[in-house]
Amino acid sequence: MADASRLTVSFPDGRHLTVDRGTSVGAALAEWAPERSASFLAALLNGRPVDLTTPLQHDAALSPLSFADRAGREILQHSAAHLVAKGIVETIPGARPTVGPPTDEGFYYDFDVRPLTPADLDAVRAAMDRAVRAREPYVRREVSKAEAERLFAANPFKLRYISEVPAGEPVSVYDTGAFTDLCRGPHVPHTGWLEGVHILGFSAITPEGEGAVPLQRVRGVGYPTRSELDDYLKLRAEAEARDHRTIGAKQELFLFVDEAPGFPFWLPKGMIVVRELEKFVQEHLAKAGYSEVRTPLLFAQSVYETSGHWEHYRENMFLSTVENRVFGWKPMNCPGSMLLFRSRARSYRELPLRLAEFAPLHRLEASGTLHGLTRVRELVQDDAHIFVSEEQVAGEVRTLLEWIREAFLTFRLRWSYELSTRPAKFLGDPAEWDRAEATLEALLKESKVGYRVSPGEGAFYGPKIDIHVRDSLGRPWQTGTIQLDYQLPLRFGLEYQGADGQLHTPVVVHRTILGTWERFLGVLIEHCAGRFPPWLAPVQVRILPVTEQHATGARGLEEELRAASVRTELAGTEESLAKRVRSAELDRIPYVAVLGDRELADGTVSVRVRGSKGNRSMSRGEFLGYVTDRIRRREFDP
RNA sequence: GCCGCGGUGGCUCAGCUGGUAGAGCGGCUCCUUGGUAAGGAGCAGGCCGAGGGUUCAAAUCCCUCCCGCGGCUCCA
Repeated sequence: MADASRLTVSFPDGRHLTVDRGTSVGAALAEWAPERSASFLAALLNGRPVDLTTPLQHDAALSPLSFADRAGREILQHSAAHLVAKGIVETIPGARPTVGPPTDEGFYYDFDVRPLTPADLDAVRAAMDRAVRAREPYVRREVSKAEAERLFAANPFKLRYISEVPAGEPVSVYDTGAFTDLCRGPHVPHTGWLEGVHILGFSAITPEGEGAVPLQRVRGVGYPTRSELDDYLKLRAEAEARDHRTIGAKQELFLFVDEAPGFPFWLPKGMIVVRELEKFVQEHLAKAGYSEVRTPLLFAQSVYETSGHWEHYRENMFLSTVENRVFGWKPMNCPGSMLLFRSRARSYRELPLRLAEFAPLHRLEASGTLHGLTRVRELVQDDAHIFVSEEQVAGEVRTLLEWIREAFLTFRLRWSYELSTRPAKFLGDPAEWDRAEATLEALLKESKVGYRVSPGEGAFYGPKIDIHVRDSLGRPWQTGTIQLDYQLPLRFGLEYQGADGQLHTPVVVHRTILGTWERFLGVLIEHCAGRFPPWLAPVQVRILPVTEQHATGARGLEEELRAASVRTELAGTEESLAKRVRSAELDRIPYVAVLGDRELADGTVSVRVRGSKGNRSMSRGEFLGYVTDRIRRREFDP
């Protein structure tokens, strides 16, 4: 018997409830799951996100959203953005809100307003706190377009969004106290949900489009409670403490000076790590059939005209004029490899010809983009160019994807794949691009890895698969890359003689695995907080004689370790043992060997492993075997 | 490159409503020879990013430049 004043609501667990028409979503959910309903901040009504205050008019499927759900989290972030907008509008006369979406980390809101100052933010925070304490409801109103245009007459940005709402659809606005914002919604029920909202900072942004005025972006994060925010802030502070720029300076790995912005100095300890990374890659090259070459650092302009760099990359190149000729510092190794390949007749028997090159590259990166080791102007890639026949492309790329996996697993890094397709500025034939893109995508599918497609982000000469890793603050950085290139071989007129006696044009695969020593190390330092795996550690063992009387015995151990190519340091005895143990830990030394009366008497060492409290006694031979084995196997932990 | 914010001993930072520099860590010296995350004392070290300006007087206020930081844009 259907009762027009009642309707049926179904829930995710399969249960049904009959409620009065007009019952709010929140009330229905509370009836369904009273013990959990306090965590519900919005809901999905027939799959569509809605406010808890939404009245039910028809039979419906309802499922709750809480902060633990991605969609729920985004709703809270978006409500937090509104709260910031409210604070800005209340404290800065004439400020005009534009958009305030959630992001991966939190949210931002862009304003058309005079440049902000830290003092502005203090005032905004105070206004936000007041609103949170007042627990002001988010009240949805649906208004006509005309009404919306009247409400936002002073805000050209909102007027534009209103004009973009399809005809016939209602325009919704949300009132929070005296503040009204144009918004699709939904929102958390009231501002009391936002006690864990925190403004991270502000900056100017340049919106796209000509004549666009710079806007001020306020970024923040939101949590339902203060304590969850505190947990986040604690994690963030720990992440900041892993900043490779700080650790690199403290550990004396690298150095930057004002007179060479973006050009790193490798200090002795950093150089050790770079060389170890290089060895790691070299070992693979030897097994995988590569030859290493070195081509010039500078080429005359004409080479770059041939390669296309002059047209597509010149603004990123350092140029030098010598004897009235313009020379460009190479930003990539490819032109040199092309010239090398072309230098004599080539046979199909030589393919795949794998030429590796670890040469310094120079790129004129815009000053505002430089960032420690992760964005520099002089860099060395673990680069190679692989000349293949068309049929060999897939096999090579497949092998490379396997090697990338193996390499990144060694460092326990988390990485992701991105397929970048034809950009606006490109060389060659679109059909060829499509084919190359399809090849790469098929290989990604085949290797069963997740990947993202970035339309238009390919290199000007071909599509690519990029590998991204994130720094401690979650910012993504591109490291490895696999790029298919059908263009440079044509432009340089490369040919090889096939089995059929005809001349063919090879395809070139440009690829790096770790990317560049600079960026890779920057990310790796943050990943391990400077606690390098033993095989990379600049100092692998530090020997601490208990007193000066044990120094001679300690020197004997030092010699044994050094003879086994273990990087070893012998500490002095000026400081207390406890102090020296502490220093070794702070210096991130993987193994500390303490030698005193006991050890010298029975030929043992007292070994302390980085990151663990206690110490254990080993014979010298055991210790030597243990350390060299961990190093040889490139174990991640000591 | 764009916008904002910064730049003080090797490092981290205080001083910055103008009166001409401080701390901790680190370094050096001396005492202590200590058994697994800081033993004690003393000393040295800065033309306060650079250049102009305002002022009797500038680390402090103003301007320009350089470098850095956070975003934006762009890329390994």
